[in-house]
This record gives sequence, structure tokens and C-alpha cells, in this order.
Amino acid sequence: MAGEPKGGRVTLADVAQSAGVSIATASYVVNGRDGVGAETRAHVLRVAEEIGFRPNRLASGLRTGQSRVLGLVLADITNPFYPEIAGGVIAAAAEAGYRVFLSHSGGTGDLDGEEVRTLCDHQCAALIFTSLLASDGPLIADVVPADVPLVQAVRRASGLAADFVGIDDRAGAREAARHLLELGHREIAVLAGPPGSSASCERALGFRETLAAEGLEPDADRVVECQLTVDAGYAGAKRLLAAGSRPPTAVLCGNDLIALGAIDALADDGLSVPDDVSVVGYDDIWFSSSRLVRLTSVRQPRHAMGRAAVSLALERLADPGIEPRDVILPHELVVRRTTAAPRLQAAGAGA
Amino acid sequence: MAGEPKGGRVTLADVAQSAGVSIATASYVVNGRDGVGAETRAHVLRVAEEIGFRPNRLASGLRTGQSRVLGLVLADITNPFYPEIAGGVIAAAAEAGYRVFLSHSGGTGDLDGEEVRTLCDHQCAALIFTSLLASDGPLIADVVPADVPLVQAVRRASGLAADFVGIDDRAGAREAARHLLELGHREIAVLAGPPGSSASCERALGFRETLAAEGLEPDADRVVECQLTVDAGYAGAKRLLAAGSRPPTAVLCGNDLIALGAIDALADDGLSVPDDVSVVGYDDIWFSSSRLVRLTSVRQPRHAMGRAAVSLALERLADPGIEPRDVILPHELVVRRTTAAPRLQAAGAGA
DNA sequence: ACCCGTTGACGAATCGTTTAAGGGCTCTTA
DNA sequence: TAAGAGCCCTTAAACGATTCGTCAACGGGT
Repeated sequence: MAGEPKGGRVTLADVAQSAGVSIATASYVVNGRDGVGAETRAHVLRVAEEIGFRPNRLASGLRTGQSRVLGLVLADITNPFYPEIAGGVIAAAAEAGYRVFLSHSGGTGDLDGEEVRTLCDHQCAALIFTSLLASDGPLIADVVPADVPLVQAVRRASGLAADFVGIDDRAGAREAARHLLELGHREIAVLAGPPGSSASCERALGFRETLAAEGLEPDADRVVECQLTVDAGYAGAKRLLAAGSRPPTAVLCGNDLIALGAIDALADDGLSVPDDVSVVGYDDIWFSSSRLVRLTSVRQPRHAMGRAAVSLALERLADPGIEPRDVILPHELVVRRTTAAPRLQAAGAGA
Repeated sequence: MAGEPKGGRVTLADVAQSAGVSIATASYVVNGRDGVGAETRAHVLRVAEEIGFRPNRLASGLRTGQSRVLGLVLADITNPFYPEIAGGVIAAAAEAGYRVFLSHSGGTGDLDGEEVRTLCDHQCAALIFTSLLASDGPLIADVVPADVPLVQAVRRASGLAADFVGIDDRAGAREAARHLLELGHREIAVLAGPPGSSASCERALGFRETLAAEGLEPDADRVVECQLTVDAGYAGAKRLLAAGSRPPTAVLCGNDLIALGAIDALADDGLSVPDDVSVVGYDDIWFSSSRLVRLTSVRQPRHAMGRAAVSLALERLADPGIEPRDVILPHELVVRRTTAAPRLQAAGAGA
């Protein structure tokens, strides 16, 4: 009955012809613009439906310069933290009629300029970066057109005035450290994330300033920097155990993956968690709440962060003039089974 | 020095003008087509670089009808299995100069037609679905234009003649079941995935036919179907324990998330794994290899599956005529610490 | 009866790229 | 030297949608 006239897909021109109106009118109708009579509108809509019209987003994007597409750059897609952010981004984008391009910048998180450039070639309306490194700031400015809004999620690059969504990493870290102090720990090590990541820096800072306030600034071999992976956490913890004369009674970790690796390493050395050593993670990935793990960690509202990033992007798109904003979402220290008071002999040994 | 002539971005026309050639020539050059003199070519390339030309993929896509974009639909982005497939897809796509749109169809995995339609509106060159349900087949045919190649990964929909990439789920399941049999288990329960998923069905079939071959077809209350999540696995295992007069000595699970939930539930009931009950998962998500878990599971080559899906899509794009193909990748039963021989009293009780 | 404001619809230019068709050159060859 | 063959390059017409400016028709006010 109602087939496409040509071999290809149904275009606005087909709708216009079938409905006996001009292409312009058809366009106004399908876009819900006014200036079209109610009758005509209804008729065109019905015809469009009948012949199976679907707008070509390439064409409309070309004409308007607005592609209803967001670019999302994740650092490490295998870290469960990021897919959940992506979930929030995709959901919020879909609600606003946007689609999202997913990119990932390899494990280390440093940005491939060409990768981002090709993303921009598709005329993304805005770009959302999780996991920028400090050094990515200048690069990005070169690589993405000035009129494309940028949103930084989780981490921020230095020298980049762009909207940001995240949590107060330092405050979260302070709470984590204070939790250990309150349990009575005094021999506390830090398995920090890489210094290029602003979030890792803030966390490390929060850990250390809280310990320092108690006169507990840890010495150099009690602070190890490592990548944000299980393997790196394992290796880092091994290094920690090899270096100190005595193992720490607690470890503050830059994220949950490090914490997981550390727990493995401790177990390898016959140290049990939390009886011998307490471990605190950061991010509270879903895994951490499993009964097998029960990791004490600092929870980030991952899904909400993704949604907020989209809001920031769309708002800036609507009004490019506004000042860059920071959206700081609430975090929460979730205490589970990997932290406990230190053993008596260890706690009393200092005197 | 070299700035854009207009306020907007640098177009091919700008390159042509700056280089003193026609737009057509500029186009031939940037696309690496021949029929352009070596000198001219070099000159145009230099100019393009200098003034910062970047092709507008919307325009080229509109013109050619080919958008160098792949659509990827994942069921559950929080299941670590899928992001790794996505990683493979994105990597392979990038190598071929394609970008990928990421979509996810909510936890249950049933497809939202409108979601897929809007994906197609962006003129995706091909679509890759992980996690189709049986009932999605007819829907998809209605929803995506006939000239867009479809690739099914992991699962397949019934009545959809499209390329497929996955593993031999039934064979993997048979190996898992045989592993338990060889350990001496006779009281084996199954926590199967939802029947709408072809992969879950195949696995359940593989489990059951292997048990049946030993005369061990489990009775109805030893087979529970549940969604592919930790929570569902937990609930399913609870149901299992409540139903049977005696707990099984082993449980075969539809995927690792179910297995994780089951382990939690067993622990809740004071049953230890593997001493009281052995548990086998499926998928071998990265988590399962953690020392905290050490789940016996069937490994799927996730990254390779993503890459293979892209290959299938691009090959079909190049030659739409070829017959639908199945790419079956190798799987591997990975035996870890959640499976062991049954307790003596349990094993001997049957006689 | 005339003018004017309003409403509803349309024509045509435009976004940036690709590509078929064509047109000057130079060079070879008879 | 004229014709034919390449080689380079250009002209111009698409692709499918948006949108500005125009215009016909209609009704009401004077």
C-alpha cells in the first residue's frame, strides 16, 4: 500500500509529496513548529507515519550545525566505575533526544588527540570527559573546536576552564582517614593513584592532611603510587610490605581496584583483612558491596554524575555565555567488613 | 597567521581557496583518491594541515549515505561482561575509522524499538546487538532499514537471519557440568538465566543434557530460572534452598553474577563454598578471577568477540550479498576454588 | 468597497561534501 | 601537423533537512 517511491529510505520530500504539501511545511510539522494549520498538521503527521518517515540526522545536523550527539570519553572501560557513569550519560542523553559516542582512551587514561579529533569530526554537540589527566588540558584546547562545550567528570585537567561534575574527593578521603584513626590505627599506609589524576591527588592530599593533623605524616616508604588497577594495587601492596620493617595496620587506597589488589597481596603474605590490616577503598564499585568483599569505601553517585554531566553540557549549549560551573555531588563513606580496630599488640607497640 | 576565514570551522572550500584549487580537487586529495598530480596533492595537504581543516562527517555521510558510525546495543552496562565487548568493538571500529554509538536497553534486555529507531536516524552503517531476546527478532526487522547490516553477539534472536558471533554455549555448559560430575557430584542444581535469552537456553540445555546422560535429570525444584544479576542469583539460590529437602552439593549458574549472588545466599545459610556446595559460573568476568572469589567459570573471549562483531559488520557492508555467517570463538572452562569434591556423607547418602 | 493585519503555505538558498561529466593541456604517433 | 590518448583539474549537481522571505487568501474595521 504505502511503499517508498525510491529504492532508498523515506525522506521529507516523500512525505511532502504524498501529503500534497511543500517540503517546508512537512518540515515544520515534523519538528512541531507552529505556523501550520491544525488540519494540515494532522494530515502530514498521518502520512509521515504511514509511509514510515524517519528524519535523517545527518542532514538536519549538517543544516543546523547541531548534531544531537554527545561524545563521551572514558579512561578505562573495564573499571566498573565508568560504565555506570556511562549509563547515566546515555540515559540522560536519550531523554533529551541525544545519542552518545563512546570512546575510551586506553588504560592509562591519557588522551589520544587524534581520537578526540575524529570524534569532533562527527560534529558532536558537546564532549564529556571522565578521567582527564593534568597534562590533557592544553591538548584538549588545541583539539576540540572552541564552540564545543566540554564537561569534565570525576577528574579535572589543569588550565582548562570547563564545567565539572564530581564529588569532593578530598573530603571523602579525610573521612576515610578519620575512620581509621577513630578505630585506633596509627600505622597507616597509602596506596595512592597516579599523580596525573586530579582526583587521585585530592584523595592522597585528603588522606595525608588528616593523618598529619594527628602527627602521623607517613614516611616515604609508607606511601606508594600506582595505577588504578587491581594488578597495580597488588604490586603496590607488595612493595609496601617489602619496604617497611613492619607492615602497616591499615591501608588507604586510591580506588577500589587498588584495594582489591591490595587485599589479594596481603592474603598472599598471610595477612588477613581486617584482622591484621584494615583496607579502605574509594568509589564503591558494585563489586565492593558483595558479601565476598564487603569493602569499606567512599561511594560516589555514579549514575547521577553521568546525568549531571549531560545537564551541564546541554545547559551550556543553550547558553554558552555562562561561567564554568562545578557540580559537587554528595559522597558517602560506606563502612563494611574490611576495616576494624587494630590488634592490641600492634596498637600498643608504639609506646 | 593561518586563521579561519569565517567565524565557523574550516571547510573544504577554505582549503580549496587557500590552495588555489577547486573544491573537487581538494576533496580528491584529502580522500587520497588518485587523479591528482603529486605536486598539487602535496600542496593541498600542506595547506589543509596549516589552516586546520577537518572533514565534516555529517556532510560526507549525507552525501555518500555511509556514516562511518556503528551502533552498539548493550543489555546491561553494569554487567562487566558487556563493557569488555564494547571495548573490543570500539577498538576495532577505531582502527577501521569508525566511531560507535552506545545504547543500552535497560536491565531486562528487551529492546526498545524507538531507541533503535533513533539510532538508525543517525544513519549508522551497521548495528551490533549483544543480548537480543528471542522475541526481538520480528521487532528488529520492522525497526531497522533493510540495508543496514545487523550483527548479533552473544545471543541470537529467533527468526533473524543475521551474522552472529559468540561461543558454543552448550558445549561450555556441558564441560562445566561434566567437571562437577567428575568431582563426584550427584545432587546438582541449576540456576539458569531467563528463557528469552538464547545463550541462557543453550547453557541450561548443556547443563541438563549432560546430567541426563548420567541419569541425573534434576527435578523441577532443583532448576530455578532467574535474571542475570547478583540479586536475582541471591534470590534464586534462596528459593533453591527453601524448596529442596536437602541442599544440592553443587550449583550450575547461568552466569557469573548469578553465581556471585548464589555464593552470598549459601553463606547466609551457613553453607560454605566449596566445602558444602560447589558453584560454577559462566562468562568469567574479571572479578571472578580475584583471589576473593576464585570462581570456576567458563571463559568467553570478550574483547575478541567485540572485534569479530566489527569484522562481520564491515565485511557485510563491503559485500551485502554473502550468506549470514556464524563466528564461534573458543571458550575455556577455568577451574578455580569454588568447586571441589562433595563431602563424603553427602556423596555416600544416595546408596 | 478598500485597506490592512493575520494566518497558513510555499520557493529557494543553504549547510559541507562527493562524484559524474567534461574540458583544456601535453605528448605520442601516423 | 592533425588526431587520439592520457593526465589534471574544474564545473555543477546532488544528498536531505532547515529556515528566511514572500505571498495569497481571508476577515474585519472604516
